[in-house]
Amino acid sequence: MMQESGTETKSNGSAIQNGSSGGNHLLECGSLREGRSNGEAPAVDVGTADLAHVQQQQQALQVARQLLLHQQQQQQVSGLKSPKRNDKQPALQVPVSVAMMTPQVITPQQMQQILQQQVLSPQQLQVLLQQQQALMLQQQQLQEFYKKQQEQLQLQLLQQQHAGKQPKEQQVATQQLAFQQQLLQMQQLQQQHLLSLQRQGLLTIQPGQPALPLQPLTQGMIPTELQQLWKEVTSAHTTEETTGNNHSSLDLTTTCVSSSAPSKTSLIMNPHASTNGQLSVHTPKRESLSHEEHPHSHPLYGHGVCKWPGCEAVCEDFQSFLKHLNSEHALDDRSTAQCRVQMQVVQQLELQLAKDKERLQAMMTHLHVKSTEPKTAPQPLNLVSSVTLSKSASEASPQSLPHTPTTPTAPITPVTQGPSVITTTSMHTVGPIRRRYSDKYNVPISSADIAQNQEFYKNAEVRPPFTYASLIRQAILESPEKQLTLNEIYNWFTRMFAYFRRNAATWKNAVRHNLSLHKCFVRVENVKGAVWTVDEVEFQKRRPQKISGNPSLIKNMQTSHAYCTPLNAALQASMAENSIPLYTTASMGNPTLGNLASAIREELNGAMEHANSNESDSSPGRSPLQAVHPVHVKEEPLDPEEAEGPLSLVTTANHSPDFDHDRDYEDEPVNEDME
DNA sequence: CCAGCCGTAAACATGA
DNA sequence: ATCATGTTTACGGCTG
Repeated sequence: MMQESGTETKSNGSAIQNGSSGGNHLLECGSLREGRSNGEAPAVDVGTADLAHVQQQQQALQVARQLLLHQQQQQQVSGLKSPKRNDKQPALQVPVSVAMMTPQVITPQQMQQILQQQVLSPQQLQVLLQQQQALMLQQQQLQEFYKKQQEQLQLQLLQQQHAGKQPKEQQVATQQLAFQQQLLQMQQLQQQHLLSLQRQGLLTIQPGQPALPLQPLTQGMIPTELQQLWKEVTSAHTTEETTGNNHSSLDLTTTCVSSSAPSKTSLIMNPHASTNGQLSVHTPKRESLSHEEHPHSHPLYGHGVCKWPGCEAVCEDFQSFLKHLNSEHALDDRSTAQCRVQMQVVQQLELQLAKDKERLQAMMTHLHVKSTEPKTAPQPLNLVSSVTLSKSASEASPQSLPHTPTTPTAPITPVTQGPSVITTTSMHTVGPIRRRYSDKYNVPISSADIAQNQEFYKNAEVRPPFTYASLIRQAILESPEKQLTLNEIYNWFTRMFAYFRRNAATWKNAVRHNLSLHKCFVRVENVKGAVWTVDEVEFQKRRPQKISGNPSLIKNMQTSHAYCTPLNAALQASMAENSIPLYTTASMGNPTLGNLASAIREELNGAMEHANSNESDSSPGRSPLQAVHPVHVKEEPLDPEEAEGPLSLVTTANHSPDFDHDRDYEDEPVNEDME
């Protein structure tokens, strides 16, 4: 091609230019680089706690992965890890108890920064997003539960009222105890919820989302009020014990309730209650007397252990727990203080959460609006079916969520398989991963990840961890004709990645640069102008370099060089030999990991092809994968090319239209263009 | 430390 | 003259 000979030409002209441009370059590099300053946050000032938080997530990911690996491989994994990025994780692991008490909060900005830095892999992010959705559900459940609690509370009080004959002292005591427990329960629930939210580091509020129980609960629990509450509770307690004064307990209730009442309240004082301290819950179901017994589940009790912060005393049964609760966590200064602390923590978290929610909402709104902005109508490659992809991805996510909320890696449950397989497959052809952001051996991000996070990349301005070359190739291969004009490539970029909706000059230049630079991109003159195609052979040629560090692997491949041989075995062996544990695991059945395996295999094929560069098997545009493919368990095609013909649908499915105009086609199942 | 890859910037050429 | 498209060179960062 031109490039080959072009290198020597134009040396004189550029020599001069370079003299000056070089100088400029130095200056500008030193000062500011727009692309970076936007995308990759400056020296992130995320607090240690934040980091720890993120790293906890990462750790969970790692742990989950490792669980799936052979021991030997585990060791290799850690050995392979880039010491820079990952080695701090263990040290920063935060014990849950600490995490609970530490108001660690990540602001949306920080989150974005983290995202930009690829501290979290897209996969992890996806999982996080999914978890948020699960949390939504959880919130609703909490709300329900909260209502129930209130009903029960009311019920108890009513019962006491009716049984007004019992000695006042006893009545008051019971009432107070009940109240205490309710309070604790609510508090604990709230806290748990918040913590879980907070641990996610993210919280999305969907437009339609109701304003959740959080508010009523929280707003009634301002530290000062709490203090007051406890004061009164304590005094009531004492008074009651000594004098049996009914009114103190009334005051207590009143205080508690009224403190929360002014703000939004689901709880208010029932006027009639003044005589006996009855609580009235202003909920629709207020009047309904459900006779549900208090379940033996207590927020402070679980798995035979007292969950009072810092306690963890073992209680064999619920009764003993109650005993323990009343004896060890009675109304004393200590408990009060602990409770106060807890409340403050919760309150802080809530405040922060509210803020972050708002920001996040604004961000999302902003992005969405942006996305709807008319873009230069790109020639619809095979966008039609893309819808399918996005849809499936979003549908699948909630389901997978509950399964492994904290283990990003494992999230791959068969459930998600259906749709995501398609998605995954297609994108997964993206190929090389930008090592800069994620070492594939460390944090394997495959196209599968992209596919799964397609929506994410479309809407979040996060730089995709793929090289320009890979992306360009992907764009071209996704097109029906396997060829695109430069402008169409641009459009693909902007369509698929929010990140590329900014700094157009920069990345467009990079695209052009890559097109020209890499032999794998072939310019074909056309009637209308010129289009770009991919020379797959060339593309594969350059890939082996990535695994060049694994000579044994290549060797292994050469040895087993019949592609059709049980590749699984060969792969696994070689992988084991070359510290690529994930692939092995992947090929063993984990769907998601399977995708990774595919990605890897693709790379391996590249390597193989490189090693046996003149092998007859490899015809242009067709990687050895084809041969390999059948051998592999029900794995999706690695390459789009493989998907040609009947499989083209699969490939196509991947293209998701994104945010804009393309949406209209969303319901179209497939793209008939493909043939 | 070195080589290679990658991204970025920029100069320049060419054609519409 | 302007813009889109291509080509080429240079340089810094990262990784193995």
